[in-house]
Amino acid sequence: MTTATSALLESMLVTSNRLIRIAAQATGSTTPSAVWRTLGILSTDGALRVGDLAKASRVSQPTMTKLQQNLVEEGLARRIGDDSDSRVSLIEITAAGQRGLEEWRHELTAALGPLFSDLTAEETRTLERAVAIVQARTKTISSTSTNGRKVA
Amino acid sequence: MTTATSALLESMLVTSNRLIRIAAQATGSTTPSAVWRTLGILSTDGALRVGDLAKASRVSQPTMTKLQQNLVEEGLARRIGDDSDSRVSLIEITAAGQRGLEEWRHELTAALGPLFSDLTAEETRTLERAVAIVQARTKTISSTSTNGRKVA
DNA sequence: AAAGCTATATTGCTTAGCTATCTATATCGG
DNA sequence: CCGATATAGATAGCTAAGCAATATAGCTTT
Repeated sequence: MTTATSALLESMLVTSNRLIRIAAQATGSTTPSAVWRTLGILSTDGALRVGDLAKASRVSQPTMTKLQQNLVEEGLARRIGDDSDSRVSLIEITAAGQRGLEEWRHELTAALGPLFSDLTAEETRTLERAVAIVQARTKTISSTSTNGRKVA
Repeated sequence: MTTATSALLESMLVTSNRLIRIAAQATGSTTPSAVWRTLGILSTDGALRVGDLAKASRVSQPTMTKLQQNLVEEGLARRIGDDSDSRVSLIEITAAGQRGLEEWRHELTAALGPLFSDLTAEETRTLERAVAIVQARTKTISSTSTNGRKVA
């Protein structure tokens, strides 16, 4: 590993940190951001069991259990039993969750947008590719899919 | 703001989040990461007053007060009085702080390096430019520089 | 049907940050 | 020169986001 790569990694972390903090503050949102991240996954991937959701979000299972409880409490997600294994619950986004997610995306865009409104097409491409590069290297495999359902 | 930019912002946040979490776990480091971020600033910018350090690091002043106390306790930084204003203390990195910072950078590289060891030169450039783009948009201006000193 | 495995839940801790507020010191207007 | 106001930093107390260790409930296998 070159010193350059090393420095790059460090600046990526520092910059990531700032971005997150700015976003957190800018969207005066009371609901925690982990909620939206999780809803985003549910919205894209459909119903998932707690364990798989944890893997997809790259957090520990206990963290996801907690998160998912919050989601259900606030009506943003719903639990569905799994006929083939009653230890399991699939988590599914609700209509309210979808709406909330979209609202949050708007807020986020409104908050961070101004900082990035002057991006050239070329800069946008660069950022998109950078995200893809990092994503590829932080991906998780996961999936233990099941299908049986029953409302719990 | 286009929908594409909006989606980009969101994926940047999610990806940033993952990167940070992976890094935090990978370096089994007991000392909190905010410490190293702050030391990095001190190392680059020299002695700063608490308020300016907070701005440079984009955290609130109380957060920096706390952080700086930890640094001093652990001997990684030292406080220096300011002759021209006795409410002020300048914070300066110590030799031990420098050493610690360098060690941490090694750990970090060792931890995250494997994930990024296969970067092509072109990908490296892309990441570097992406970081620069984001940095430029999250920069703080700050500075209320002073010079009077006396060891406190 | 006992033994062990697996999915989720619970507990209790840590880090990292925030706002609101307090104290001490500067500074400025009369 | 003194009182009022402003500023720098410190303190208190809260929330979010995460973790590891462990408990429990339900499957599976011999």
